[in-house]
Amino acid sequence: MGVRVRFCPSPTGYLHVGGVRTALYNWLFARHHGGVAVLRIEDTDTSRETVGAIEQIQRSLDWVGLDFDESPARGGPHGPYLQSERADVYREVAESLVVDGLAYRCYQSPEELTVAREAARQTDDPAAPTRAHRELSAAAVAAFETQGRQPVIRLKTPLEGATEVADLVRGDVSWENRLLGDHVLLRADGGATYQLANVLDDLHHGITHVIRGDDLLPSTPRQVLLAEALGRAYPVTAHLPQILGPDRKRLSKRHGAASVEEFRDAGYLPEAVVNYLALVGWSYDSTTEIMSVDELVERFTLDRVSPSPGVFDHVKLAWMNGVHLRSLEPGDYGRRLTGYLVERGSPLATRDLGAAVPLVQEKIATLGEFEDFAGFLFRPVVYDPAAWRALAEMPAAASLLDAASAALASLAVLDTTSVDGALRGVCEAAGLKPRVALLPLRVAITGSKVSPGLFESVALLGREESITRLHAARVRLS
RNA sequence: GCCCCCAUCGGCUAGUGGCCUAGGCCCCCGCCCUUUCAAGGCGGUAACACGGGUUCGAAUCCCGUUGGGGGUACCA
Repeated sequence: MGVRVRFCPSPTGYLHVGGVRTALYNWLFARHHGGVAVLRIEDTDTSRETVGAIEQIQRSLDWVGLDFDESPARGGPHGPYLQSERADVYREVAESLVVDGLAYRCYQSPEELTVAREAARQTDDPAAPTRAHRELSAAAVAAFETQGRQPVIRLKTPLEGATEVADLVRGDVSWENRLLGDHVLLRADGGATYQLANVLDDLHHGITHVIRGDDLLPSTPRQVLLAEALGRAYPVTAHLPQILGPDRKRLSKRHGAASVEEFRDAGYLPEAVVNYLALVGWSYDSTTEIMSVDELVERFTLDRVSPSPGVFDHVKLAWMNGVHLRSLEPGDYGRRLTGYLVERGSPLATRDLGAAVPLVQEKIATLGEFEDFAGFLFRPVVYDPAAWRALAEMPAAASLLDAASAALASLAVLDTTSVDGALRGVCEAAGLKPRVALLPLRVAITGSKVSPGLFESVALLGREESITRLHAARVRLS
């Protein structure tokens, strides 16, 4: 059978970059091997569920282009892909494990358990409290039942030996079984825990490789043992290193882990996000960094995944986004830009941006910078305070503005080349270097000290509008 | 407390015993180009956590220490 992997988020909120990275590695692995990628929603804990989370996760995945072959939305031959629809199966399996003597009912109240745990903490058998009801007499069971206690079902974890896992990223890892404790499979309310549902679904979905964050590494032996109790083999695992925040703490929603949608909204390209994320925890060789999705699919292998955690670097992502943006063919760039502005509800969305593309493509790192950077081409100038101050403080500003107006007015043909010549002439006549003399003109035309090329901008704005702006600045000056 | 994982420049990483006077990219700092800013080009600062082994030889293997992270739930 071919490779089958799954990405199984719980619907507790948006998908942050760490989640996307996990989804990406699963997807790349599946595509690389011509296998199948499954999206499964782990919603066994309804109390933690967030409204709309499933849709939001799907939307994020769609945006980055990770098309899972089987999912709640698409269906598939191994459905359902929503754990809430398999509740009966989980319960039946748990019951049958009890019948087979591999699991048992435990009547301890959460409070009793907490107290016992605290007491056992310092002993050499801290897991003992979980086994308190492992060998209950019939009389004791009857007594608890009479009290109306609702039992949970726990797995009988072996008391001796060790459970070993040959992880594709970590190598061999092993745990002493006696320290594992008897974990809960079925809650008192009859609902399955993650430990039960996750394993049953992986088996049900025919998963061959479990690729997930290494925060789940400690739960692996329990899952292996459960699979064994069911007479099945647990899939091969690959535990990915954590993505850390700038504080070197695990990236979590609690301390501002970015949702992928934030990157979309800020004007990042999905292929840049994918490219960057692929490189946090994986590398192709010592020099290759910029890669298309197809190249990633072709090159991705788990043996090149690093075991050590990495810090998410927004600055490098922005740089990489700029690289991808610059490599776009101008027509495509224009379409993406328009698409982005439409999405954002920008008033510029309806304008013809085509001519502005060459002026901005080399400059901005995210589409989100477009309005600030090139907005002056499409609407009245807004002077940046600092820029205006620089203009105002320049003694020659007034005469330069006048000279520039005159020079543009006298041009037979107004294009980038002729504007270049005319304005350089103005600088020369004033006896100033272009970099100095062009400043007030730039501020008058663009409103900023930072802008696309001045000559190109003037050519694009046209003679009338350019002269109007020069005049306006001149008037405002006096 | 106990269990597990991790450990190369500020960040992402290459490196699987000799090719390493440790390479690439981002950031930072110079210089060049130049109509500002970017982009681009050139150059630079900067790392094998520490201590023991193993070996002719260790960033690479082993042990310990330290540091960081995760787990220890009727969350996932």
